[in-house]
Formats: sequence, structure tokens, C-alpha cells
Amino acid sequence: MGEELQLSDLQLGLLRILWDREEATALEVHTVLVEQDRGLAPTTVSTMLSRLEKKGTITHRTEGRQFIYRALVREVDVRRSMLSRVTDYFFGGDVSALVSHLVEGRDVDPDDIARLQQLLAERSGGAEEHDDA
Amino acid sequence: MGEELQLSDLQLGLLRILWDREEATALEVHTVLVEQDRGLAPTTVSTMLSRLEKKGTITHRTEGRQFIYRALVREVDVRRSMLSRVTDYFFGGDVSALVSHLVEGRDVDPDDIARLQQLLAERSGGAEEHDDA
DNA sequence: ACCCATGAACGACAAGCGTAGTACTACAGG
DNA sequence: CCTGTAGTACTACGCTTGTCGTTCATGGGT
Repeated sequence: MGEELQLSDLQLGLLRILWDREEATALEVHTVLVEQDRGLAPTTVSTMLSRLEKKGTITHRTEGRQFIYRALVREVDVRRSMLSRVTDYFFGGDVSALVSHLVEGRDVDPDDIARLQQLLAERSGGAEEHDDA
Repeated sequence: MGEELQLSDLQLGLLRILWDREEATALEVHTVLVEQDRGLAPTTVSTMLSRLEKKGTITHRTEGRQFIYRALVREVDVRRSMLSRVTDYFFGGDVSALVSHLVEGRDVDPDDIARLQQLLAERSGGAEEHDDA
């Protein structure tokens, strides 16, 4: 199923914009980037977009003389893929080790803890899993 | 405090070896890599090690004509840093959202769920610190 | 029909990574 | 003292990323 897709910060930034608004022209993307204090030349944005397209991450349709870009990968998949890389590497896929790390290290609100407990309770009690072994 | 350190897979692999054995010569590192099906020329390993050192991630002392490398960054810090990047980006630092994602997506064993509940219970009940290396 | 503005296409360049061959140095054995 | 060998240093090369400048095409206004 999953191709190993590894994205840089900027690439992620571009994707994010496309995810947020479904579609966007190069100019639009550039504008958003600028608003995010990410000052880049419009051509830079175009170049990045092109390269992303060449890799099959996004695509575009032409409307008039403008390109309207659209993401081809879903955020949830990228999220999963990138997270997997880190978790697999550092925790060998052991989710509890990961959460343990999170809870230990950074400050986690008691609220968060509570919410997590809630979440897990739902998971184990509410939804019936019929997975064996 | 936190420098943004972004490591590639190979760099992580090298670091891992140094973390595991505290210290290692270039040759030793190479050997381990080979055992891990990561077949690289010894010179390649040396080059990578040098570059890592230039970036301040590792260091070495000289024993005879050999270099004995040692990591300058702790695994826990790199772990945290790399994980933060992903979690901050995708979940805005919301740990419960992250865990939610994890629990929803890949199949998490009931065992894991139980362990997590245990973990959280400890966390919210008695604040016990147990050292992690 | 012509010129300009708008935006894409192309080319460029520096830095960093992965990869490795070759050069050099220094210690050890004869 | 000379040489072989081990092991680092140097150099190189192709690829990707971030960053643009410049060129080119085209459609719209006068």
C-alpha cells in the first residue's frame, strides 16, 4: 500500500496549503506563504510546485493561463507515513513506548491525560474489535 | 536549548550505532552497517562520520591511528526533536490528537491499549519518575 | 494588429546527502 | 632504513532542495 514518501518542511508547507483549500493557483499559494512569514519569490513557489508534481505528489489543471494545483496525496496518509518513519525507528512500532515518551518528556496537560484515558476507554470498551491474536 | 536537528535515515543509522555502543571506530561502525544489510564502502562510512562531526553531532578521539567516535547528542533528545517536528506540524502539539491518530489508524493490540491505560493511570495518580537512558 | 502584462518554462547555482575512489601519512616488521 | 599496510583526508560526482533570474508564450486591451 504505502510508498515511502519523505517530505521536507517546505514541501509539507505547500501540501498543507493545498490540503486546506482543496485547490490553489501558484500565486495563491505564494500569497498564503507570504502571509505565513514564509517570504519566497513567486518563481520559487512555482518551481517547488512543479517538482512536487513531477514526483506525483500533486497535480494541476489549466484554467486560462493559470495552473490550479491540487494534492494527490491525502494528509492522513502523509501523516501516517511520516509518523511511522519516526516511530518505527525510535520505538520499533511500539505505540505504548511512543506515548510513554510523549507523556514523560514534554509537558502534557492533565487534561490531555484525561482525554487520552477517555479515548482508550472508548477504544477498548465501546468498539468491539474482533481481531484475534 | 533546542536546536533544530534534522537527521536523515543514514545519519540516524550511524547515530544509532554510536548510541548502542557508546563508542565505536569507523571500521566498527561499518561492520555493524554491513551486518544490518546496509552495505556501504568503509570510506563512505568515514565520510558520513566526518560530516556528522563537522555538524557537531558527534565527536571523536584518536587512539593510535584510529578514530573513536562518540555521539554528542542524546538519543532521547533527537527522538524528541524529530517527533516534535511531525507532531507539531500535523497535530499542533496536541498529544491526544496524535494518539488518537495512532489508535485509529494502524491496528493497535488490545495489549497496547491496556499498557497505555496503565501508563496513564500511573501518570495521573502517583507522579513516579523512572529514568530513561 | 500590436504591445504589454501576466504567468509558466527553463536554466542556474549553492548546499547537503549518498556514494566512493584515490591520495597521503604514519606505524610496524624486516 | 625501506616498504607495506592500515586508516584518515581529500576530491569528486550525481541527485535533491531551496532559491531565483530570465526567457518565452499568450491573451486582453487600445
